[in-house]
Amino acid sequence: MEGARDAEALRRRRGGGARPPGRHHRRPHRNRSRRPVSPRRRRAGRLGRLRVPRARTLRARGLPPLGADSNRADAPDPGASLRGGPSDPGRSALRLAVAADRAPGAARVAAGLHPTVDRRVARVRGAAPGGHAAAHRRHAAPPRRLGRGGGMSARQAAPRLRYAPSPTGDPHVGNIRTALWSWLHARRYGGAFIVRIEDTDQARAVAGADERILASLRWLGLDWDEGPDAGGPHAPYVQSQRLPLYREAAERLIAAGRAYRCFDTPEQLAAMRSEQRAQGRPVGYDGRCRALSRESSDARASSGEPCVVRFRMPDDGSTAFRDAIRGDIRVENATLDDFVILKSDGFPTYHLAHVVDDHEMAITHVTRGDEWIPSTPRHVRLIEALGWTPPSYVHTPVILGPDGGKLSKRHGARSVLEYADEGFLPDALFNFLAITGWSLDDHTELISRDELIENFDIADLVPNPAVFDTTKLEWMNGAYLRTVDPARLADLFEERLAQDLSGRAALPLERPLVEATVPLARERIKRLSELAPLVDFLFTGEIVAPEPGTLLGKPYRGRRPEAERALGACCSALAALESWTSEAIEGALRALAAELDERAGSLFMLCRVAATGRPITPPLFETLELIGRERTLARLRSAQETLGA
RNA sequence: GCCCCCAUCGUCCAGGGGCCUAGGACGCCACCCUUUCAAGGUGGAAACGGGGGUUCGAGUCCCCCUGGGGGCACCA
Repeated sequence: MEGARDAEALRRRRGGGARPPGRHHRRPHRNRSRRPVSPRRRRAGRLGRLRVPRARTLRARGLPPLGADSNRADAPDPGASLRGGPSDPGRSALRLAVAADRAPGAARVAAGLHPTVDRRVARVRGAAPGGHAAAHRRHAAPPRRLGRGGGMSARQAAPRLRYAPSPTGDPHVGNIRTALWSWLHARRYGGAFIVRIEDTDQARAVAGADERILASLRWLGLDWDEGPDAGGPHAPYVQSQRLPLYREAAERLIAAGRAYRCFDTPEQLAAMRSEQRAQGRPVGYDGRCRALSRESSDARASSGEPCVVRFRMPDDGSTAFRDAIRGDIRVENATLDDFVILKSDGFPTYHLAHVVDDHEMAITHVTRGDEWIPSTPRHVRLIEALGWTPPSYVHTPVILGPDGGKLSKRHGARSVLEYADEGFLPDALFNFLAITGWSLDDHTELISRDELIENFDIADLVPNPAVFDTTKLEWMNGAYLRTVDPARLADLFEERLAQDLSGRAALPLERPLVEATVPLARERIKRLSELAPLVDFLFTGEIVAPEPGTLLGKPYRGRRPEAERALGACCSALAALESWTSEAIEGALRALAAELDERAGSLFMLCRVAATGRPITPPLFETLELIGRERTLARLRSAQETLGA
């Protein structure tokens, strides 16, 4: 994979080998010799407490997490069937401790607050002969593909993760980051990555959006095993083509008394809400249609009266679920109202549709933005009522704009396709997205896809939201640009230049010239879009003649005649050159500067502006060589005339 | 209003109670290199939000506060 090569090359370039000492990859040795050991410290230490192992450690050993079944007050453990494998959170142990305060007994034990648990921890720790070092995930990483090595828990089936966008526009970077992480996790464990289009909102659907979603995925190099175009065992992968499934589920729930029809009009509901708000009461459906008899409900429905179907939430108790990166989360059922699962147009809501599809498609890890956390208890309850088993939940943190608010157009960057247009490389964006919210260790920034696949686990994501740091992305893109294979880079340059220079340069571009610009330009741009403004004068016939003021610049300000003469001398010297190479040009110009008793830099700048039209360019001599003798002389003479006029 | 989530340099990450005098990266500043601009090199400034606990010892565990974000649709 190209990305792998690039990152490796990058690393070498920065001065490292296999265990590279490059700037971004090695932590400098800290000088510890000066550290005084306080008496206090000496006294302390040695007997650290037994720790509750974290997910990474347990996972690395193929062990199930602690406290798996600990905090369900009144319902079967939602995540039970899918836990015990790689996705399981160690942070849950921490979270359990929180729960321990509210829930008695079991939770307290699971939280590691009970001696028996400490012993269990001790046993777990003792089980690894290597101790700390072996426990470190970098050394104990399970084999990448389950099928081959089997070092991972054999009980764990291959994971199936999905990206389920709704076709309302181009995928946002935050959104695609979740897809990317899901893809990475699936690839790491030899599972499947699935794409499913969630188009149950007819009003918000945007024509062509699904194709752009797939294009975004492709551009980033995220391939899918099953999807709307690829098909698969659970086809179709478009929700609007799966309506009977949802309807059937809704009817089953009605028949079982777990859901009911609701005939309230939107106006009635709005009135109810505003009244609730006015009275300072919790806002939510009050369940007034619960009381409808089955007979009248059926009759009204078959008479064609519009209605929705609502799920009947339990009135009391609480619902808990485990989030793979946050641990266990519990919500009082009283704070959740009876929500709509089937709309009056016959389409399901997200709640019903995703629950049905994720079950039917055997999704093991439900990955989605963390704005879904508050409604996850509804999903758990819905799944339970349907008689199914909940998946693992992974709520990914959001991406914020520089001001800490939602990322929007206002901040410049938004959709994946726009980044492509701006000249970012897919590998760079991929790398950047992958490590905002996750890290390999305390010093690796540049990391290839393959390395990511070998080390990524979705449960290791950080729980906190991240500000999208465009500046760092640009740095990273520049770093990638500087290391991609020159021939490949020439392809990228040619494509981009042809696009940006269309109408200004003859197409196709001269390939040798494009190739020659690669070493000159690659260290000077961060994005492909900066290329044309930097080197357009190499490809266009004419340049805009610089103003005298620009031409003179600082060195020749107020010395217009001298500048004019210098330019003339340059022309003669360059015209006399035997060979038109950067070395010969440099020799001639340096000699001329000495002869004219000018600072070399001053003369160079004069030539630079005269030949290119601008004060910032790639190195002068190489640039003149590429411009060619004829065009160089012509431009120099024209500049000379400008000054003489 | 009710509920949920989050909290280490400006920003992104390290940090599994003593190896923390809190590490890396981007950005910033200085210097070096230098024909401009970059790239590169060296060095520097820069953080545990506050208060209580637990502990011999807390950035790390618990609680409260504060701050930020999100949810409470026939949207996802």
